[in-house]
Amino acid sequence: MLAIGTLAKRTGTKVQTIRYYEQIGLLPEPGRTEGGQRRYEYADLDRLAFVRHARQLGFTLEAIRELLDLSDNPSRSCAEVDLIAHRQLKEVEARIVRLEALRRELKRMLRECSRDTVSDCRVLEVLRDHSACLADHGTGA
Amino acid sequence: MLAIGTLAKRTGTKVQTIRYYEQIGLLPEPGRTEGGQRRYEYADLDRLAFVRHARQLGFTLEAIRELLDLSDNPSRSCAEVDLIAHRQLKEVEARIVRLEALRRELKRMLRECSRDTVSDCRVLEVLRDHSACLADHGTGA
DNA sequence: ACGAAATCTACAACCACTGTAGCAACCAGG
DNA sequence: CCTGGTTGCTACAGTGGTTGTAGATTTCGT
Repeated sequence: MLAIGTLAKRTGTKVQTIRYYEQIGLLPEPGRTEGGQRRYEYADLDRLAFVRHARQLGFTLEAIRELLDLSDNPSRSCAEVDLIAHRQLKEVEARIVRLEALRRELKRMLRECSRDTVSDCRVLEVLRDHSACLADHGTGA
Repeated sequence: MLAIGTLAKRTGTKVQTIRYYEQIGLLPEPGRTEGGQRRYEYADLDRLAFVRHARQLGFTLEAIRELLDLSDNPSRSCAEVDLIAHRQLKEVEARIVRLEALRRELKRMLRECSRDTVSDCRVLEVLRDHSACLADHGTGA
């Protein structure tokens, strides 16, 4: 039987975050002490560790919910799990491509910025005039 | 004199976003028609384009506010601008490093997932057991 | 039995928007 | 000049994924 703070420490999660996960139905409602405090089983620790690890891998809570559903129904096809992970990989790769374009552009801006005052600043100039941009960074983050 | 919708179209911004920028003081309050509609100068178009471009490069609105302040005071040192851009570059590079670790881990998971049912699924196994992770992906996004 | 630490609920704030409802204004065609 | 479709207005709520706060209660070690 674990208190919420213990669970938090062992998984590197904030206490409020655990309560939030419970609230949105990602973690089951645990038992309570007579005084009303949550007491967790070790299975809850595993489940939370799963969630945190998936979050670290960039999965959204919605994707994690799907993964947990699949995990709770072990007879279903691995292909569904594979699909979710694959989708996630594509998203990660797309983000990398975009960030690399940003890095190129920022580096170029900085390389060319060697003047003394803001009025000659290449960085601001590039920001003012998109057409001075080499990188084809799209919209969104 | 430009209506808000025109400004939106020319900069690829949602109308609400422009009003939001005004609300948080990133754009100046424009003049109004007798009926109360916003009418913009071309200078506002430039300023908004600057903001949007900087956003595309991943700068936070706070950083953009700083850049705009510097831009409004052309006698100040370019070094300050340089610092902000440099900070941004570091952040982008840190994000890339993390995302590349995630990509490695996701690829590895997918490579090893070739079973039929969820009970044998390598993806879920890796998610359940962090120690099976090769990549040293840290916390946070 | 005492006091410090942890936990409780309920709610607000964060970032950077995006969407909604219900109304008013604007502009082009007839 | 009138009409009606488009655009704009304000005010507010919602998104995702937490994090922080206030004020009360409970638990645990000594």
